[in-house]
Amino acid sequence: MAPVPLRLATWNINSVRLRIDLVTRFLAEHRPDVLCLQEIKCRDDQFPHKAFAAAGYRYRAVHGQKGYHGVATVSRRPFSESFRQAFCGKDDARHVAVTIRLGGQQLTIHNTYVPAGGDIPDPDVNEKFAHKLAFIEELGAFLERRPEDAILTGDLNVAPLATDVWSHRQLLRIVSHTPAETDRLEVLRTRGGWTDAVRHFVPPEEKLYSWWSYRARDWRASNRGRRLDHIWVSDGLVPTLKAASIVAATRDWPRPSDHVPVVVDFGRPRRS
DNA sequence: ATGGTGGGTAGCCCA
Repeated sequence: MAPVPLRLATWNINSVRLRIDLVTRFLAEHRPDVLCLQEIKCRDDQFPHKAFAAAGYRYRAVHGQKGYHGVATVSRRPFSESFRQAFCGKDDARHVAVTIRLGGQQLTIHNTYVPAGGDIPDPDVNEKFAHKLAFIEELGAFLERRPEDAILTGDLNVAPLATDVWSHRQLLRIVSHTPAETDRLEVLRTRGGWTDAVRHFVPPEEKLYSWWSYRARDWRASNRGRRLDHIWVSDGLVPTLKAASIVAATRDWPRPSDHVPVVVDFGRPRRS
């Protein structure tokens, strides 16, 4: 069978320098065409370019920062344009976009790291939570102004559905699953005309996670996960969706990230 | 109800 035209993966790596061997293993085993990384936690000049080049990922757009945050998109296929967008008047490294060709059309991939939001889910007493809510609103407004086919991916730090957390009832007041966040993300999703590519294949009754805390004795046994990492596609791309998966196996690799990769396969665009 | 474990980095910041 011919390979799909595009395989896209997203992974919050929690330090790309510390975990470069896990990344290259993932690239070798799953061969995504494009990998979007978040929390690279290094400056642009510290990014491990050589390891990606050796793995065949010639094209790289890095938006790094010392110590915190940082995103990078690496690709085996050429991308023509890349830019970084700032949000909320901060110079946090939380976004990088690249434009690639899928079939005959141009496609912009927005790799995004939404603020985690701190512990207290009250914007009046917790500036980090206020920042998170404002960031989601500003991201939505920014994406609405962009007409081309697009993918919104990354660590959105929100588990939107009741089945995106291990206990809906117990997490309603925990940052990442509060109505203030899930409502805003849903507004962004519907106004922007986005489809959740993973939920396109997995029914909403089924529990699905992409993150498990480090603070569990046995992450698999307790299984208190959340689905924080997403791949969303604009309307024009929905007919090209072929498959989606979450690579939970990486959570058992040595010195793992607390997040695992999310992968989506795209087929050839339908003729119109 | 609490604290539990990981990053980056040199003081505690953050997830």
